[in-house]
Amino acid sequence: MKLITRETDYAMRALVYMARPKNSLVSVAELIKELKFPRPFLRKILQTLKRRRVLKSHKGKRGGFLLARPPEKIFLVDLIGIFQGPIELDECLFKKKLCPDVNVCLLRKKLQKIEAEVVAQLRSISIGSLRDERN
Amino acid sequence: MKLITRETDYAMRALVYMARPKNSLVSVAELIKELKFPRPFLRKILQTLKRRRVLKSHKGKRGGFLLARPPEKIFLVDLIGIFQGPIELDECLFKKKLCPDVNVCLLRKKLQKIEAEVVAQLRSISIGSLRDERN
DNA sequence: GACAAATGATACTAATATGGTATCATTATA
DNA sequence: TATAATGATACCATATTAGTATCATTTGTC
Ligand code: FES
Ligand code: FES
Repeated sequence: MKLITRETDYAMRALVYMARPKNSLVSVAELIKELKFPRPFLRKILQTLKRRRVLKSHKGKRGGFLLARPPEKIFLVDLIGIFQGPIELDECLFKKKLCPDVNVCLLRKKLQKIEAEVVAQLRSISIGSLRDERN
Repeated sequence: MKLITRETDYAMRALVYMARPKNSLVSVAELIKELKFPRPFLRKILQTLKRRRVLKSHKGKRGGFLLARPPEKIFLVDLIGIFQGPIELDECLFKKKLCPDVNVCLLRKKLQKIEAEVVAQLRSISIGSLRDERN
């Protein structure tokens, strides 16, 4: 079972790389040179991040991407939300069918608790913190 | 993102249904009558549980399945292990490639912590506890 | 002993999610 | 105006999940 997919992971690492004091434009060419990700896949990922306002972009020659906000304010949980959908560990697989009572269901309550903890932990991980502790 | 798949969920509910004081044989016919799961799918699931020693079975006419141990000793985390493989939220997606140093990686440490918490919570959920709090 | 009702074993199929490519349009700069 | 970049979008490949189908084996009942 995976908590983060490859897409999320690529996104995260690209963002860590881009989290420079200067916050200048970084092109896909530069990123893949450094990170060795498949180019078109990374392109798609960055375009998604742009659409979701995590990155800004500049088109045309000498264009590229840059962070839309400080790396301390970009959290892993945001990236998971973008690439894997919202975390809903407690979602009931039975919905309308045989589900006894969603509000009373013990299993659901337990899973909700787990989810809350996971999200809290994930919120403590920012691109900034990951960059700072890179070795 | 799902913590438990449908297979795990079906297994869990079937086990809760079977967790009766008497622990007598229950046939697939009875289970699907009560739980409305797809018959061949449930059959496969129960056979897996048998193989993994969560259930015992009795073949032939009037046969069926019964719990191999008390419901208080069957945990959700066991079922996840059987149907979804071991929980490895912290698995590195880069392995040999660009992975800097598995032992130092901050992300990995954080994910390990999350995983430990999730597993601990999951261990507190047994078939017995789920049955007792059913409404 | 024959039949029926159950599980055992196993192979196959369908649907969905994930990982990744390919192509062409648009824009900015030199 | 050529070039180097992103924008948009459609497509393809692989893995996982969900489910079916079939036949063999066992066992209780008449
Ligand atoms: S069965 Fe639906 S919330 Fe528990
Ligand atoms: S990159 Fe491999 S453990 Fe962090």
